[in-house]
Amino acid sequence: MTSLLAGNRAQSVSARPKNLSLSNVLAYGEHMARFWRPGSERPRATLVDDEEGGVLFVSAPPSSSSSGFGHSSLERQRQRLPVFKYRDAILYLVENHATTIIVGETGSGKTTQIPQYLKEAGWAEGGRVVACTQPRRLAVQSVASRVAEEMGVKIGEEVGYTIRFEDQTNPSVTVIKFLTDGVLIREMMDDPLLTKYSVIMVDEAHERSLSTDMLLGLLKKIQRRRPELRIIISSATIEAKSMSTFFQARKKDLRHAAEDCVPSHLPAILSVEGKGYTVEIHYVEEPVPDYLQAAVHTVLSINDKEPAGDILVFLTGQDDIDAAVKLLREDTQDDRRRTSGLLVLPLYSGLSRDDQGLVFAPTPKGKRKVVISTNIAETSLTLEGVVYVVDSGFSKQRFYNPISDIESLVVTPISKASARQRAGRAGRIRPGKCFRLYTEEYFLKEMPTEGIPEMQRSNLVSCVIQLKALGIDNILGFDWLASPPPEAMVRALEVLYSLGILDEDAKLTSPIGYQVAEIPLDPMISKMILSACNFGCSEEIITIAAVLSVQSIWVSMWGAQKEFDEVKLHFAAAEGDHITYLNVYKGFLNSGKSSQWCYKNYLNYQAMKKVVDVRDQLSRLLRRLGLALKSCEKDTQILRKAIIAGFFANSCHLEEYSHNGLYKTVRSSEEVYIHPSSVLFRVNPKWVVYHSLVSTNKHYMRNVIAIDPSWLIEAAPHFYQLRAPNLAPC
DNA sequence: CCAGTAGCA
Repeated sequence: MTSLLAGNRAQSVSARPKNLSLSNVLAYGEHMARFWRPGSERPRATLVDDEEGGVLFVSAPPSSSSSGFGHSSLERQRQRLPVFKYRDAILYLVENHATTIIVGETGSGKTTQIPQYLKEAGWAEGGRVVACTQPRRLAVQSVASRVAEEMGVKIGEEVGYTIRFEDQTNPSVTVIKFLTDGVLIREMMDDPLLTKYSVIMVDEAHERSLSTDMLLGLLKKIQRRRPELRIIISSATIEAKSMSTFFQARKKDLRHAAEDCVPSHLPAILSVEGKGYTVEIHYVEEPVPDYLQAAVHTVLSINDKEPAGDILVFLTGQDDIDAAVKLLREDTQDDRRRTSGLLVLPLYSGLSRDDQGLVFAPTPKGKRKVVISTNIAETSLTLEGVVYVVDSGFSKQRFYNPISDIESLVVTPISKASARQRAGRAGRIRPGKCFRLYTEEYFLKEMPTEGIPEMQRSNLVSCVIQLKALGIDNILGFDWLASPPPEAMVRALEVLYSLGILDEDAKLTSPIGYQVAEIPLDPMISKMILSACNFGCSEEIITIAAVLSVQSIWVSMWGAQKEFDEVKLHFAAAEGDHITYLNVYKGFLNSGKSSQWCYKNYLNYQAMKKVVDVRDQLSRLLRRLGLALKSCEKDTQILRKAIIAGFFANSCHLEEYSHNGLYKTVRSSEEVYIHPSSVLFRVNPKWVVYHSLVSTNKHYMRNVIAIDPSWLIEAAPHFYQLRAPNLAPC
């Protein structure tokens, strides 16, 4: 057990990426407190041309001593942030370049400070707005309130934010606006050129989320029509180079521009150091056969040998994590002396709010906290107090096979960028250590530098419909930051065509296609809702749509499986999960939206509140689209027909003589099973339609309804015409 | 004989 650590070779490595190499020293004046303003003389910086891409680099100026008297402590804190030294350089680059790429790790202060610098320099004057996008809602809210505090204003006035369900802005006074990148894409539907924004900063671009990639592609298009727009891309990794190449204006466009036109079409790159402490990296000498065992041993070993400090372990999923937690807690009982000081806590998104909260509680005196987490702690949540990180080298990732149209969750080796990010989590309060459960040779020679962008491993129907709604007809020719496989694009077009959302020329149909684009949900759900309006069951269907759009309304279970199943029986409907959800929602309303009631019924209260929110928004949206809200009063056949209108492609029939619940999809004869969480698990009706497939060991259908196969032909004759002979009577 | 990486509109 202890040999594992002894076998680790220690190597001192900074967890943060090195600064970009082409550096010159900025010769700075002493007047750090003064702002550089557009139109004034440029800061005395040395700018260097990169021969490869014509990229400009600005190097790190010597650190300045703040003159700081007369400032509030908040102001002094702002000046101590690493990014402060680069204020003039950033403002200069933004003034002179259409696109500026800022490479900076966590703690550099770029997210909170740069929007303020831009405002101070006048970019928010004359009714213009500085925007800053984030991939996550929580980040939008917390960054916005921090900036409002620093500026001494109330949130929703000069500084505001917009996320779904919450618009905390005031159009006449808001000058700095934080929003999710998804919201900004939605805003383009009303204002395609985003005319009110003078600068748009896209933060966390290295995460390469679906909507960030899409936004960057769209912004590049906008830039051609709005030369005065400035774009800042902020990224934690040196992927900057490919971003820079992407944003470089094409030669054709440059011909008309003067050589030294302002702004330059050559993107600028600036590197800002972070505030993280050095993290010592340890590798194993031999590959480990079982990362779960290795992780547990490493934790015990750290507890034995290393001084106080919390431990963060990265595993892949709930299964792994629960198993590891169990092992460590058992060990606590076996061997009181050694591990009695360990407080072992799981962390993943499926946990209830309360359980997630436990990991943020301060560690009791004399205890050492061990948090066993999924990727959620890599980007979404930050744990203070972590000094040791154990990195399994794996995470679960979603992959999409456009041929079979199936998404699967696969345990996948992480990238070097992720490994570095994970290690960095150990260096937030003081120098830390990271124990990698893979060899150094593997890290250096085999681990991929960057992960595969989400765009290249996803189903693209939502993407395609949004681009269509923005009037981009040539999807295959769209200038993507990373092109998705053409098969995936073709598949998305096919699916949208079969739903009647696109016509033969791949144009949005009227009114269905345009209405679907207006609804901020998966197109199959939107189609289901629109059909429900015709069937006269929209009241019920928007409830179902709302439930399907939250993670899971059931509370994640530990031991009480049997009681849980019994409670669920209360609500269970023979027709399937969707109808069951209606019963749950009704019960929730009858209870007066009580959290106690949720607790008793193994329901996630937060999730139920979100269901109510989403449902409200959908009913407002339907009213705006002039569609009727009607109830079908318990006619579950009509309800299921409306569901089928969106999900007819997901039909399956039970294999004859199947004793283990084997189904085959009608479309492609894939072998699938009903997910154990479904109320139809073990009920196994002859014909079913599922909402989604999750593919782990097997293909599991989640959210299933029982149907009559004749409804399929009725709903989608074009889709089932050729297959009709296969639809045996039931 | 049985289970959900993360996240957004």
